[in-house]
Amino acid sequence: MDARLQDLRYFIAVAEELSFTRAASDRLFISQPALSKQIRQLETCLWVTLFDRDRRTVTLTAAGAALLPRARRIIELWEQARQETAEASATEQAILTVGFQTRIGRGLIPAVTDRLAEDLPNWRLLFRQVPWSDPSIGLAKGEVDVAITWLPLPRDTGLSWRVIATEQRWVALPPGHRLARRNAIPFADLVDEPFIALPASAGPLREFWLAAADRPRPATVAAEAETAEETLEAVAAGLGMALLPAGNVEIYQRDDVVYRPVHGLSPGELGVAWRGPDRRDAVRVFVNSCIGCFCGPD
Amino acid sequence: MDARLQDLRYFIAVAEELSFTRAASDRLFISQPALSKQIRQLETCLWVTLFDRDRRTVTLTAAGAALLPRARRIIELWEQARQETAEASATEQAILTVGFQTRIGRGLIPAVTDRLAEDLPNWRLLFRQVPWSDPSIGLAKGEVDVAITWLPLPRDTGLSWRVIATEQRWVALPPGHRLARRNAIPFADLVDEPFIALPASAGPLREFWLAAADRPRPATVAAEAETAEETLEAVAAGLGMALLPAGNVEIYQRDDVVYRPVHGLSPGELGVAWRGPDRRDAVRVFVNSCIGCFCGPD
DNA sequence: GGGCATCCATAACCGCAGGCTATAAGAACT
DNA sequence: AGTTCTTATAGCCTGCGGTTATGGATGCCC
Repeated sequence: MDARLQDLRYFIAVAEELSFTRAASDRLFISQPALSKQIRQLETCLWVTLFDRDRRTVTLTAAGAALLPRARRIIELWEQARQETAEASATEQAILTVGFQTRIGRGLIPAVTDRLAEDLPNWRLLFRQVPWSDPSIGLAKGEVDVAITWLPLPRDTGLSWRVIATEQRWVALPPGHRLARRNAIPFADLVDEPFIALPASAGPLREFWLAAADRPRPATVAAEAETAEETLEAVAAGLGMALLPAGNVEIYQRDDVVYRPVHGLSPGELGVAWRGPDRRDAVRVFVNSCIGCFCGPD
Repeated sequence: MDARLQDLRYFIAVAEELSFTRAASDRLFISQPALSKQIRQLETCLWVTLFDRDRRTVTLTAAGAALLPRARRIIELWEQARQETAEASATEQAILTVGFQTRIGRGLIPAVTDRLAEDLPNWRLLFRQVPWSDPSIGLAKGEVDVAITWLPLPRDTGLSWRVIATEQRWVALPPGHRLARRNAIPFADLVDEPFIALPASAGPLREFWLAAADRPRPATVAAEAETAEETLEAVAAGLGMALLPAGNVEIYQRDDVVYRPVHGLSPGELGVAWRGPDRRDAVRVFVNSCIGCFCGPD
């Protein structure tokens, strides 16, 4: 059972005032019993108690403290959604949703934004992060219109793609690792090391970032991670190492992980993908912009 | 008037199926008229039409396309909030909300997270970005418990702080600018250039990043920006230049902006701030962790 | 072209949720 | 002990979110 957005506002008001009476009369302009009832209902809907009421004072429980910042964020996003929806309605602006998994960087976003401002003046880009567990990067479910992703994509899913950049693969190591003293590492020296892998649900990308094709025997998978941050956290903790594209080294710079180039591996290919049957102009222009960014002026 | 979260689910279902009948019977298990009525109500609540119904087919309007990804995000956050609230309730985990304005970087987050895992095992950190327009970084309104911010803070607002790092100020320029050929630039050479400023509502930080104290006459403000990305966008577009701390150069690397050190300016101070009267252990430990990260092992 | 199927809108109806007022009950302070 | 402040409970009513039944427009098929 879902709550109403209003209930979240009620909750926030009580959490900030730490008083049902004051929140009800001063901020929400409803009666105190009504507010008590709604909060109680929110609590039963979430199966937790949000406030400790000891007859005189009200305090947040751990659950309440956990919900508060998230409730604020949801309300904030809702306000934003209302506003931008009204705006889109007024200007008839269309939205192209771009999926990505790890941070893109490489100056791609501003460059593409600029190009699209010329070619598709009333389209706006909206970026949406998709977990590795969706190998179609949200394209299959229609959550995004186009996606920036590392190849390969799963086959026979009706997805089309073009390569927009090619980069050597590097490896992420904990700073104390013996191999971290080397400037560059042949992949042969890594085949017996434990690796942090993408989840199995990530499809062919899991094999690619384990470099399964270049191994004499299956990789030792020390842990699986759902996000890039999780992966690096695991690397920093010394659980294992992980491959990543050269361009991400700069993006994910941190002082508890070091990065070294690996040779003897085929490079990684960054691509732009879309649903094959989707022949909209905006999609075509977006794809061409992505390609032009790297194959053009450089 | 607020919608219910359920209405957003209804909207998403119709937007994905592009059919009221199918969405109602196959996915939502309600009657089609009920669904039509709810969508209509959502439309009147937002003052826009979300779907074009031409008697036979249903298509998204521009407003609908704008709302769709945002509605998905809100639902996603809600699911997450439910889950993490339940989790916090089960483990009695407490939450310390950390406010920030620009990206923090510098390895601070993982380092502090590690230290807190030892000293406060059942506290978790939650990060929350706050716009420049709030000079108290959300502390005043209670939106955050502690904040990582550049100094100075506004005076007489009951905020306490400690310095955790000191960095030279650099300047961001468009790559074609005549000063971009220099390796380092005396601030005296910049006083007559147009600058991108923080909004007036940002309080004393606006003056600090304009280096108002080091100018013989008031700065020329070419534009105001609400976020770091907006600032760099304006710099890339050639509207003006902007100062930033040395450590942010790496974080905000992009190929349409170049960064150069500036000499003749006092350095910027990165601080950790909290509400003076807030004497909770967790706050004290967090503050000490931040300080220790830079003044400790390095 | 007429009949049929499909799909959305409208109408009429019903039960419960969300609001109200009035009041009870516990805690702290005088 | 009495006063005051605060939350909880009880009972009531309106309106909203659901239902079924039906109408009207469009496309398809024979």
